[in-house]
Amino acid sequence: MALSAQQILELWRRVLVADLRRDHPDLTARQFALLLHVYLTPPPHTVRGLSAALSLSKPVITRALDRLGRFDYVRRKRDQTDKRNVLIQRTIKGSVTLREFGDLAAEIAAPMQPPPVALTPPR
Amino acid sequence: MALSAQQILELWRRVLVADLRRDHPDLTARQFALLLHVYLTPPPHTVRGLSAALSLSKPVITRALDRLGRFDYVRRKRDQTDKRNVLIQRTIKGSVTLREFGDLAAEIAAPMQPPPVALTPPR
DNA sequence: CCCTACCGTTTCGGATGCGCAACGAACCAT
DNA sequence: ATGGTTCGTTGCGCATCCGAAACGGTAGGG
Repeated sequence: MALSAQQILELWRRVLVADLRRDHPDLTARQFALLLHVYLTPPPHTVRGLSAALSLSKPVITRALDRLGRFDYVRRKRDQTDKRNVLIQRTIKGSVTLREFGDLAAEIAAPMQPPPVALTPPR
Repeated sequence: MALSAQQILELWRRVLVADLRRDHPDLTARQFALLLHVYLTPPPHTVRGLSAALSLSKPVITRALDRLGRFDYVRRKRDQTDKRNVLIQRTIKGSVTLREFGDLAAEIAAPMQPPPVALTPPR
């Protein structure tokens, strides 16, 4: 995946702008990173583990889970083998939402020119 | 740029997670989209124009500019030919910040495998 | 049994964001 | 001049975020 910094910035811009138009809940960068992490890395996921993996404090994780849970993007479940732990589980709605975002981004990436030869066109 | 939805999600995750660790100001998705838009699309940029381009209300643009301006990521300048307008200008610091983000993302994208053949490894 | 360690949550004060509506300043046509 | 239009900003009330510290519940060693 040879992508120049310039290309990625442009891709990022288009995806963000396109995503703004959709009316799903407005997630923080942190919340979105958390959502991606839960769905793209192998379980089990605990608050402590997520806190370490994302370099975020535990309260931040707890609150992000509150919010993601309200939208049914993730679910909490007590670990029955160690009742101190909380296991974060995926949901159908969360999968669908991420899937849509991925498809949107892929559609935007597809028609983009591989190497933008001239960065600064002559004025 | 043939990127699968799966690949982009993974790329997005890694970049977001890596970006969380850096200590720059925590920008909203909207604020970051605005920042990217100002730097990647040709000027001039006005509040009204940005509002239309990003599908955000004018107050949202104004407040985002307040915040971006506080970090010196952008600057406001009255349009002298039509003093109702405000022109949004780029800054050195903003360029550097975006450049760093782009480089970070490019470094993360580089070692990623082009086609992850098996999406769900057998358990 | 305790006592300690660990886990996730909650509380507190303060900062920031939003939508909606109203606002002052600048422009423009008549 | 003057009335209407367009520009960006601000005020209001409410929701949400944050960091730091304290909290209750669970686990595990001695």
